[in-house]
Amino acid sequence: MSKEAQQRMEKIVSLCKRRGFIFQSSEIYGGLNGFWDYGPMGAELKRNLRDTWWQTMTRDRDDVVGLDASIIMHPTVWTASGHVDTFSDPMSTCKHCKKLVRSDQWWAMMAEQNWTQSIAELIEPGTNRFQPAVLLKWGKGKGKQLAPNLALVRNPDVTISWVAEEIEKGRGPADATELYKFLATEQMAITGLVTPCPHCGGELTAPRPFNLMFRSHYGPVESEDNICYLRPETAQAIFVQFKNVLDSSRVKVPFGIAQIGKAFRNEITPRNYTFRSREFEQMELEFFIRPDDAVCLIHGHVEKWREGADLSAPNPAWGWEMWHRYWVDQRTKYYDSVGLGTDVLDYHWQKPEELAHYARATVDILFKFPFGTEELEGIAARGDFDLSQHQKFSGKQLEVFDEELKAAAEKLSNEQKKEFIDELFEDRKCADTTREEIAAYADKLFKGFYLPHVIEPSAGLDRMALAVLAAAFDEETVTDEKGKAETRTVLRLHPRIAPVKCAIFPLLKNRPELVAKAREVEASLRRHMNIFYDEAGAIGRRYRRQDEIGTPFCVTVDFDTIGENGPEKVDTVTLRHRDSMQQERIPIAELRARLEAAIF
RNA sequence: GCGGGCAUAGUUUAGUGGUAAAACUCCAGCCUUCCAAGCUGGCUAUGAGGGUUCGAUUCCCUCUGCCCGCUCCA
Repeated sequence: MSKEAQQRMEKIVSLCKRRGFIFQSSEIYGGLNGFWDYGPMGAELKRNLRDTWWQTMTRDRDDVVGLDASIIMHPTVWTASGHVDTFSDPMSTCKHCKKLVRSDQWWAMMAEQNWTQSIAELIEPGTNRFQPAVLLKWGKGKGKQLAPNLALVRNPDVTISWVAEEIEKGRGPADATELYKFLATEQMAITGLVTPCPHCGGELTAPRPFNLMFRSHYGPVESEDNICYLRPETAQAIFVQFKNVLDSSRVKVPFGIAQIGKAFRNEITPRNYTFRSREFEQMELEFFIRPDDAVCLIHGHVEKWREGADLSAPNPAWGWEMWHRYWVDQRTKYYDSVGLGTDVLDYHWQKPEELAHYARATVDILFKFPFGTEELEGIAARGDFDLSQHQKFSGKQLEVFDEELKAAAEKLSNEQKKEFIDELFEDRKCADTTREEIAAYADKLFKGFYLPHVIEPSAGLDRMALAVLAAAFDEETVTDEKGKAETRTVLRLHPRIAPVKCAIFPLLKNRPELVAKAREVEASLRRHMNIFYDEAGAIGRRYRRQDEIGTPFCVTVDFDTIGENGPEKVDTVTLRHRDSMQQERIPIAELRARLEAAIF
């Protein structure tokens, strides 16, 4: 992070605390790493963001419904989803270079290292046999650069002699993996062979479990039988309740289920302010679509993505690629509507090797934070992975019945059906699937049944709140009439999401007529939007205070309002705009409509 | 979890082995006819715990938190 970026970040953090956006959790007790609280302004901001997401994703559409599931679910949910396995990776630390190594990736990392490849060249191909003198020479020469902390390098003679001794006694390395462990061990100790650090050859500690899920127990007695987890993502509840929603909501594929809620992860390193927290809020949509094979049966073809394709409205013939692109487009429009335009966003199309095991394609929408360009939302095409896992683990049928599909299939001759199966088999040849499996799957399709595939736009609410704050933060130099320059700090938040929509001031507080009129204006607006009344200090100071919390409008009641300067201006007020600091005079009667037009 | 740096008021910064200083902010009052004006008064700090000492904010240890790097990020 550059120095300027760091200073900018510090100013944002400071403003957030000073003005009541974000506080450290449990601050008076010294704080708690990875947890944050939202103050009065932050609570409003977050609520506004949450509301705009919900409005856009569910209420504005007729094909998405909502869900609000419990945070703690049946523990098997997390076995089915794969979280129990992937969230508890054992890790080792190198005693010499202090780097962390995931145990399950150790061998893969080893294979990529220069020093292991260099040793491999000295071994008789296909065996573990080697000339001790050759390795000795390597340890005293080349190895010094490549693996400085390997036993073979630090103490070549001793290491080689005991390894040779072991081999003589028939207790030598059984395979390549073990060979490297032998070469990393100076003397056989009670603890056994040393596992070398892939980076430097040094000694790795024994693997220690890393539990990335928060664990608890349901019921008052703690035992192995009632372990449960705080959900690490909200998505799984949607899959788990998929059938109930389908049966109770009269929705038909394609349709989506949206959910906003807290999720918990024991992050190894919570960093960058609220960006990576251990407790955070997600806004997720699971949008269920027909598998491409079903689309093909119904429409005779599948519309695939091509550059410049029309994404404005869903088309029944769309395949998953089109739906994926469609949601990327929808989400981009949403971000723009809350003030995050493509100038501050970035996109990362994950490469095949980066994809999670369940994903066919993933796009990350990133925001240019001061501390780096980081992920706000991931939009994954997940296939039917989750539903099929839950179907398998729960033993419950989660397939949907599609009337249109059945009708389309009924029109096919047996010959056409066989052709369809042949084509499927041809397509999946590399996918390790037997012809019987393909035929069974096709048979279900012909009867109108399938597991829907899913497109998952998954956004982080806290990250988004931080992003809009970072994007809105601005300092500008303003010069007063006397020529004195000073810095104006202003949050240029989109009016839709600003915590306070409008502040109401009497020009002076020691004139009861002004105060009374301002209170009247306040009362007329309070029911319709979040407003703030202030009469303390000079008017300019009050404006600047509102600038700092991003209030888009200020209304001032002055002597014109109460008729002191003639009848034509009675009941008009000044409306002051945050970004331009321009003022205009408008009748109180028009105030509400003017504000609402800008805010909603 | 590892390594390095840091910790004094809301913020930014002084300072000391012997009563902790200032500016801005904030609050109250006065004043004030539109952009952080002025005057008066006020609140608020040595991150927590232990040790050395007659006495520790200062020296030592432990913990916590923050920043940077490693690592992780479905």
